[in-house]
Amino acid sequence: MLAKEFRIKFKKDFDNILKSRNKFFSNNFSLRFSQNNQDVSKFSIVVSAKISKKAVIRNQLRRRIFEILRLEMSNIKPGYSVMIFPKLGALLLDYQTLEQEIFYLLNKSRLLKNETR
RNA sequence: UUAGAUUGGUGGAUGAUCGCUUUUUAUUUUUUAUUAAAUAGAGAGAGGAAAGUCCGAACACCACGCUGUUUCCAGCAUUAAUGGAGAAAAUAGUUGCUAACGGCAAUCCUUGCAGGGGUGACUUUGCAAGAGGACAAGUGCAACAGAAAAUAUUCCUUUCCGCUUUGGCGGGAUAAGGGUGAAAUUCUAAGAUAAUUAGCUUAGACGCUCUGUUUCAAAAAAACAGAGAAGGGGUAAACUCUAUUCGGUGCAAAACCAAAUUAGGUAGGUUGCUAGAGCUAUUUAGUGAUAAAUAGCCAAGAUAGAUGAUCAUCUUAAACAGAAUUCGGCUUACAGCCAAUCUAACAUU
RNA sequence: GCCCUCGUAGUUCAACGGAUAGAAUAUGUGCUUGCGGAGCAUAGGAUCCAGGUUCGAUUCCUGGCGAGGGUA
Repeated sequence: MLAKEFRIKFKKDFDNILKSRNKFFSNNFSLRFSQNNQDVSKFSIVVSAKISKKAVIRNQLRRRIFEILRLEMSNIKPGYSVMIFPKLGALLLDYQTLEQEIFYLLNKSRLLKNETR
């Protein structure tokens, strides 16, 4: 789990992200972000009830993604607010492939400091 | 011993690396302020159902002059004040427990299953289930079949009289038997009748209502006795009647502080927010639910939402599954293990 | 979090508590046509699940499951 300062807190921030046009997609995720004028990047993960009706499964998926982001934190550019939406297929993935997809998405949206093309 | 059913309990462990929320200690920096921040250490961190949101309460606010009972009509006017009527909804054997409940306990009754007794109707014991007031106040409903399904009344059989072309026809009597259906008018005796006989008359039994006595922890039921009324099929998860209960909104309630921007009280923040109808143990009272006393204990509190991720080992990704104001229930989901009871099979004595 | 509504053929809808659950459309087969379409005939196909009340339940009651909507 990420610490409080790296999580998006206010409704205003969510609205800003949803208004912005920065959208990127992979097979099992979609990602949206906008710039904020702060020193750190902030994250939020939204798991819809459509993905699973059970709260345990949704929580597990959310925690795994947060864990991946935490380990990548030093490599991410500061000053952005990012939302990640898993799709239905993300339930079937194991931890390794989740990690690869998240890394691919961040790279594609140019949020990483060391870009690899 | 094995298998199954029911009830109760439990609801992965250990280690490594990296984290999150919260409480607290130390050090450093900082502030008008023990204010705020950083680093390090220590402690705590989902459930038996946290779920469904099906009931009940606590608590908060809103509406209401007061009492009765937070509906209505009258009543009362702060040393005050009781009569009548009743919409919608909910509940329903009886007694008790509880803050309260549609929950729980005990018990009665009914139904089902099993064993014993009996030719049999039935009776008795055990277990299980039951939304279990009233159809003897009124109204409605009952396909098909059947004569007839409720102000109705002979299809067949039986029997008497008349007629007869001996095939039957007409008019009575008859509820003993048959047949239909899920269901067919409570039972008995006497009279009326040529005779037998549901309807008519009289008397009684069963059942109903009320009263008394016995039994019982208590009440109901039951048994016995007395009185009364009426004429008695089913159905109220049909209308309805009887008795009882009942204001509305839900912690995103609500209170406080408070930018941009004077106000309003918006953004945002703090409180509400975890010491409680609390948990554990013992004793006492009670058939029991439960209550009382004594002793000990403090056990998540997040806020777009912490309680985790990866790896290894054990015995297998352990089953169902994630607190959101808080409790009491109900319902639904649930692998493995442990205990008790019951059932079946096998083995031994 | 709280509140409300609805589940019937593949689809859109019917059906007083009475039993063969109906209609349109779609699907299959046949007829028609040189072939196809249209048309005609015919066949199969459903009450979300589990209990209960009742002689009898799509209908009444209870509990699940699923779908949709509202509100802050």
